[in-house]
Amino acid sequence: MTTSVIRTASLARRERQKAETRQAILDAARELFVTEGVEATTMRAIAAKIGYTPTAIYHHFRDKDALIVELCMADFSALGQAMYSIGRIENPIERLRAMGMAYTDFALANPSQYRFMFMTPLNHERIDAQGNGFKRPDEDAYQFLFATVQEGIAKGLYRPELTDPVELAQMFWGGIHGVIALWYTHCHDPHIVLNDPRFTVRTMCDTLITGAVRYPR
Amino acid sequence: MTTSVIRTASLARRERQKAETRQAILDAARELFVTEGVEATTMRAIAAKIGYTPTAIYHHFRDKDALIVELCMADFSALGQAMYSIGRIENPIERLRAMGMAYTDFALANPSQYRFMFMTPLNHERIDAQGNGFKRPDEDAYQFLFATVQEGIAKGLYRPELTDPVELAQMFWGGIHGVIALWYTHCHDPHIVLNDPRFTVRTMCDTLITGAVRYPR
DNA sequence: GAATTGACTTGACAGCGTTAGGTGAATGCC
DNA sequence: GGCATTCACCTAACGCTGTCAAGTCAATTC
Repeated sequence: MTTSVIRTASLARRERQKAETRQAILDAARELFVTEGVEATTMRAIAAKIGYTPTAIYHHFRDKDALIVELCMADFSALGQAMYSIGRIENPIERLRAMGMAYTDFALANPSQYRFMFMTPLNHERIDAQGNGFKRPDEDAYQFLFATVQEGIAKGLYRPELTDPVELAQMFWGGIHGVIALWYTHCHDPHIVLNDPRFTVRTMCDTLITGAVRYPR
Repeated sequence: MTTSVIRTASLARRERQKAETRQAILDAARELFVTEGVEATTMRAIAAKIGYTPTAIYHHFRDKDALIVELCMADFSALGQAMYSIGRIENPIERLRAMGMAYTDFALANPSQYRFMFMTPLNHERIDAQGNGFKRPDEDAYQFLFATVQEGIAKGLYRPELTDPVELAQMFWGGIHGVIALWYTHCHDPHIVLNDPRFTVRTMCDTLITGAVRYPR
């Protein structure tokens, strides 16, 4: 009895310590990824930041990609949360508009994460290669968008020629993503002046909706 | 007289040979960048492909970034050419639509180049850091877009609230770029099904124009 | 015919992600 | 209480990368 209590208690403590180290690695990696960039961050730098040797990280993560993917999955969940947090707006057109702005707020509030999530080539292959289950949290956000578009079609809110929810969803997502992506690639470009992406996304949403709905205004 | 002829002739041959080697490096690098990816291509691989040692490349290019930038600048010129090649369409709205499709054709015909030009973070900083003059050829394509949008505003073709050419240009560019960028990041994603980006860009152009012009239809 | 140029090579450097094998304290078991 | 085991972490190294100082050697110059 007593021994088993001690056993489980000490076992729990050991696992808690291991989890703490694991979390310390994740925290250090996150900060370095944000400040230095993902590619520029070395395993040695992450380890040094928390007072371990580089090889210690390999006891908690298979390789650097696994570390990246773990952080990225958390970001996709956060984006899904941000999407859901706008609540249930009855009109699917207005819900779409709110989703666009919530997506933009997330993208601009988490630059490093957003760039890594949607602007890093081969990123999704990397995630799938790690085989972290079959369901990815970013599907949630996409399904939310898709369902909203589909509902609008079903209710006859869009122009009659716009019948494909895949195309509409890709258009809305792409439109907003493109404005944000251009901002991130060109905001420090002295040759091309860009407006605040928040304003441009607002105009994008308004223009797309005006152009896509059956009865504008 | 004769000596100076010989001198200039041999000097010319030497320079021609050097230029040939330089071009061989560029060709080998281009092919490897396209097939293997920019990051995965090593200086050693480029050198081996043309039968030189890696250090030979450093006699023609300051470093790997300079090699990348040289190829990238050529791609920006090609994009500018593709834009100009659509010719002078009188109606600035229809010219905008044609530019969108020409841009998309270029982006889909040159995947590796496009991804490197507009989807690689820090790419423009890299170009400017190399200090290849002050004028970049990609400004041409942007100026072409900007002028077309500005002309439409001046002619009163857009809705009265759309008065900022910077915002309109960024919206059109971003909208098309976003569809292409999503295609490139997700076309091999088994979880999210996307349509042919050419169709989606067409819908994007139509919807944006319908939503932005003063008198739709 | 000696001196000079310059395209290219040799051999190395520091740093990267990663791994085989070892250490030593905490734990399990008699 | 004492031996065996576990395992989080370390030491030392591997092969790889971009890059460079110094050397080679044929073509050119004077």
